[in-house]
Amino acid sequence: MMSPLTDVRPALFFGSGTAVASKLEAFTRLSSDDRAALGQITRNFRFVDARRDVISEGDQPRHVHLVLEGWACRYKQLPDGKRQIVSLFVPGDFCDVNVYILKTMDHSIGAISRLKVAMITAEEMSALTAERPRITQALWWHELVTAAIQREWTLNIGQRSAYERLAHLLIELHLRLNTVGRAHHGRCDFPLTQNDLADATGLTAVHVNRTLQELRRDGLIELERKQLQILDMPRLIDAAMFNPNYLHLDHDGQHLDSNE
Amino acid sequence: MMSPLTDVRPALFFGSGTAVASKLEAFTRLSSDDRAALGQITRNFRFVDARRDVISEGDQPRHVHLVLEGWACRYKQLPDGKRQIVSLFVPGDFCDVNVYILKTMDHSIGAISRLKVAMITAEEMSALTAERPRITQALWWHELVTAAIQREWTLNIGQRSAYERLAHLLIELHLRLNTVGRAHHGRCDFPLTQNDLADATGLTAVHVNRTLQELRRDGLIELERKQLQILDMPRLIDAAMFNPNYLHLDHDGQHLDSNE
DNA sequence: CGTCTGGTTGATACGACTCAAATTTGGTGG
DNA sequence: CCACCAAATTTGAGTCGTATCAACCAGACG
Repeated sequence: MMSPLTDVRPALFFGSGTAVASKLEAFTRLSSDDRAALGQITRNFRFVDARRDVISEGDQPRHVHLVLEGWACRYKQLPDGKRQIVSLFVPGDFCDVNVYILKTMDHSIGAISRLKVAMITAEEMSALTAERPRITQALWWHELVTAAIQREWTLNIGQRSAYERLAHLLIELHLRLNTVGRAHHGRCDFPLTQNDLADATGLTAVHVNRTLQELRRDGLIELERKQLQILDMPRLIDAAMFNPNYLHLDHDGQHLDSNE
Repeated sequence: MMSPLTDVRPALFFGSGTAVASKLEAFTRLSSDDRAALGQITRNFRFVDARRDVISEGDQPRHVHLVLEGWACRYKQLPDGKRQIVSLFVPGDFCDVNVYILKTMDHSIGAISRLKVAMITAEEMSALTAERPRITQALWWHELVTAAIQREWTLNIGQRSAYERLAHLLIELHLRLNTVGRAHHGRCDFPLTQNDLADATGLTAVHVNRTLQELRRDGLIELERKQLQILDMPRLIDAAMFNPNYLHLDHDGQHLDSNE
């Protein structure tokens, strides 16, 4: 199933279903039936223009969304107009398995860049989990990792300086993109504006600007034209006090493999 | 099943199993069988002294923990010694349904006050979910609300001022305690030190101290001897820009009731 | 070519941090 | 019941990181 070519850009080669599969395979091996089932679930999709909401605070959630292409964010807004991006979604990310249990959305999901999202019904989800235990496990893992990322963001905003905070975010995104085959040689798409970065890190856009300049001056990154290049990962990791353990990318699932 | 007395202090009256039931019943009605099942799962417990870890970062998670009495926190520590409390647990809260899927803990759970925690095995959890669909639904709700709280904390730390931030935290905790029958007439136990509050809000203890004094001066709260008294809830809610929607306490589950 | 969005720069202000010490509280043992 | 100690709270003075406000610039787009 693996060719030299897929090793370079598997996502392009297999089409848009692959980001999810890549992501879930960071946890556990999937059979070709599993992968086919993911392909099935992905057939009902739509496009959302950049800067538009996929779903808004107060709406009733009807589907699980799955990002196929592009970036999205979860954000919350305060009555005084302040806005916090509380999470980012890259290809392969689910937005809340099981949301439809809740009556209303307590936050909005917005497209950062033009977005291709699958819309999955509750019925499709329960069919999937009923028939494919491997995927069910992997979805649980996905939810646990999502929660862990949210906690790391709390730590990031609560305790790290602006410099460390931005460094940390850049590394995290690079790593997440890497696991779905969207980053190579320290380089990846990076559609966030400095304004988005500000909203995600709890800083102002002006300060983000100056801090990015510092990161560039220190030879750690390049960032322009929506492309991020990490120049010195070890030093960046050090500067950010980055510990990848919270992403649980160490194939945890394998200790459950013996059961099947 | 309800007597005038239980209306005042149900937790004391029914014993320690009740906090969970109260919490889950904020989402859906439970049958007496459901409640009995929760009682079963609660039989294996232990005590943890204040300021000790229940489980530490790096450990392998073996049980789901359920707080029966006392308060606990989830925290993460940075190599430079900084510490962030990323969540708080009060009676009735589960610490990560399904953690045992992961190989290692990416954070620690520590006791704030002396703690009584139930230890639930993976087998007990799957037996419970297999037999009690109502509880399974309610556990999903619990997980979604936990995630929503984490997002709200991100917003809180990222966008609110020290004054708003503390006000917000006090309201949230009061409300959560209220749903498990641990708050009455604006009053509740509050075992957090100012140091804990600092670690939870991303402020320093000195600044927490001064900010609490402001809240007192403004006639919004009293806080001493580990007791919190909210004096003017409407004004406090206003000051904190508090919107309770993220706690999903509006009995969302009832729109699923018709299925059974 | 004008307009717009996103990025950059400079000057100034302020909220929260730091450091250091004093005071109060709560628990413990004589 | 009081003396003692450690932990928690409070106070003061000085500093710093980040915010604010206001221009200005560059490239993308219609």
